[in-house]
Amino acid sequence: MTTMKEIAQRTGVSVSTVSLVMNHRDAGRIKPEIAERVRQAASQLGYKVNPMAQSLRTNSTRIIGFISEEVATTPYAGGMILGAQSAANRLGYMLITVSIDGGMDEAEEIAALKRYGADGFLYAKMSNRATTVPEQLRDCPVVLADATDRDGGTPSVEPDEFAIAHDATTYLINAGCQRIAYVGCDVTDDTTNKPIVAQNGRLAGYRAALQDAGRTYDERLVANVLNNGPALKAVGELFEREQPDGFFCFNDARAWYVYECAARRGLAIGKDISVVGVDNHRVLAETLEPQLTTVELPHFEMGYWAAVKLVSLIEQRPLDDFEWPETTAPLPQLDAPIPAKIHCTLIEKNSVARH
Amino acid sequence: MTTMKEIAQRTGVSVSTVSLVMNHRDAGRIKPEIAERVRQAASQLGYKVNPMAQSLRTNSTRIIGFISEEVATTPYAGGMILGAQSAANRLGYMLITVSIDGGMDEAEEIAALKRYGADGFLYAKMSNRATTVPEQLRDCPVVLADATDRDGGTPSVEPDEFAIAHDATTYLINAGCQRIAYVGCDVTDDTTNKPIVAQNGRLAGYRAALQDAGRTYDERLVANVLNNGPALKAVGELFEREQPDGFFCFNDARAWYVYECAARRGLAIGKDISVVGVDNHRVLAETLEPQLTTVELPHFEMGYWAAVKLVSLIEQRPLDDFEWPETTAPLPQLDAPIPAKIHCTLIEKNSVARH
DNA sequence: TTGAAAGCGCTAACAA
DNA sequence: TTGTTAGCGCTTTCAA
Repeated sequence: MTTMKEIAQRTGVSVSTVSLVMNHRDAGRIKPEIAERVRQAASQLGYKVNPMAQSLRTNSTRIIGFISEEVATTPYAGGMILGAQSAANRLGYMLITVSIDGGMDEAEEIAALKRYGADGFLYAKMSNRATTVPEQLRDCPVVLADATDRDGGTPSVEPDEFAIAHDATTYLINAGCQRIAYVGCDVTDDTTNKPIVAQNGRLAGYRAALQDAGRTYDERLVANVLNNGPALKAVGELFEREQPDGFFCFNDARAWYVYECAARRGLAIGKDISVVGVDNHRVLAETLEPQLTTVELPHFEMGYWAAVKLVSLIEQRPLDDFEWPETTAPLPQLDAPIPAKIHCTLIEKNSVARH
Repeated sequence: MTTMKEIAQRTGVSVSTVSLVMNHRDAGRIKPEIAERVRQAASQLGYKVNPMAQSLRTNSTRIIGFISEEVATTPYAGGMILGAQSAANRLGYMLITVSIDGGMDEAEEIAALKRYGADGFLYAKMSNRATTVPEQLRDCPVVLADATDRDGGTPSVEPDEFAIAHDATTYLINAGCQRIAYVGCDVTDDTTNKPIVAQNGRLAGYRAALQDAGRTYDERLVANVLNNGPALKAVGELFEREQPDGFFCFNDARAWYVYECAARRGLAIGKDISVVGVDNHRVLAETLEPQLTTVELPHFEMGYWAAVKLVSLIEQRPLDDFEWPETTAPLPQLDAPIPAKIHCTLIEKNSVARH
């Protein structure tokens, strides 16, 4: 690793001069000709700044800690990490990801991250749950991803659950479905004992879309389920009782129950019934392609934008200083997604700041 | 953040003394009484070493870089990360994970990791592919995870593909199946154009288990497939042509095709036919529970052991210095996995060094 | 048995 | 316009 000292020696200047040049703080302070010589030497020697030394001096590491609770257990959460990593790279930051699934001790992990000098933190959940920011993070820059702050004080980037459901339901309406069911998620918030944010928003979007089309919402067409056997049973009953011809499913695990029930009854997807799912898990979405129509959750984008917001917080620069490129997830695109705009919202102090 | 200086002042000793004590190098050099006072002050002030300063001095960061290509696109790869993180924590290391899926530039990411001073690297793939270690990593400690080194010079931790398949097939034999099919994976190595390592090993294990039970291997019972429509079609043909009553599936995506076909033919899993899958994706395994019998891939363990091996390399200590605890993945355990021992192997210089 | 001092690579205030 | 100097928190000789 080349050091500034070596560049200084080679160029015949002092280390401070090199430092100034390498940090682009030479305008008007260093003779352009010298600056140029320094830059040349640097690139010749392949100089890269030593982040350790730099941060020892400046107390800023350009490290972002990414804390997530369900990455290992929720497939395709990876998209969110990828987005955050991508933005961090672009902005000259390093992303350090820690999972606190299972056995991991959250406090311990956060402490380690702090010891390594993280400048700020991304705190990510899955399925947009109400979340309390851990005590240790209270005095640091923090942005939530796919989560909603219980106290409303911390900015968050969330999917636009309402729009997702509205789009999906409208798609089924336009496809000519007469009896559209919603297969939702029965998971409740540990604290409030109310349905998780995503379920709330999607149910509302489903309802609104029906009403916007002049239909009446009928709760008998709604089945909120958990997993496996009981879920399969509930969906089966929905089939028998209501004979829906369209299904909007909370995620693709739920979509699978519909598939299973349809297959057992000899009904063909895309012919006898239509199914739209949200690709929380995406494996099924890929496997069932192209029978399953999908609304893609903008995981990549959420990660990306959350990281950008966090950097704006860290560097105390207004958000508008940053480009918000038309990022696209580098994940395999599904064949037949609903051609909807990306629904993703930055929420700050309880108000939507940027779409 | 408390520094050694503060401890020194409070205790009335010098920083060097504190350093010695904090690094457990005080035996016979520092009066035990003084050492004790230092330790007390340290814990009172909640002293934590500053890794930046430490590594600036020592040229060792206790950072491990985890490079993986398909984490974002393969659900439950997270288990491997979790395992590596868990081992790293235990051994006082920090894991920095970078994904090089999609748009990411591998060389760039590795360079960043090196700049941050990573002491060594974990290089992970999915489904045990033949892999060439990137040039930049040649002169660093590296361990492969769920991958096989093409050149055989780099240690790797891999699933015991043969045993996995042997177990699964034997399970089906013991369950009384007469015609056991293998639904394999048709992906080939980019370079050699041969099937990926996992496919090879599993096919061999399937074959051996049949022969061990005194049966003959019949290649008409084997369908190696890719995805979606064509896969479904191929499995459908297998059903019609051979009428198998047992299926060993390369992963749960493949298991799903069997499910779909069975459902369409009115066959019940666990009654008319038996299915065993490997939980590469696991979402399906969880969703289909408990109908699908599963051989769990030891992702967590591979990550854990790979990290341990890497640390032994970094610190140039023999592997036996480290405990190899009976680690268990903190992931939700499947309900009905095949009660098999964990199949996971450390391969070094083309020979199995540790099971 | 302990401490003083130098230095890892970098930044920043101050001097020249 | 440039260089000198001090110091971030730590480790490590070397001297006492």
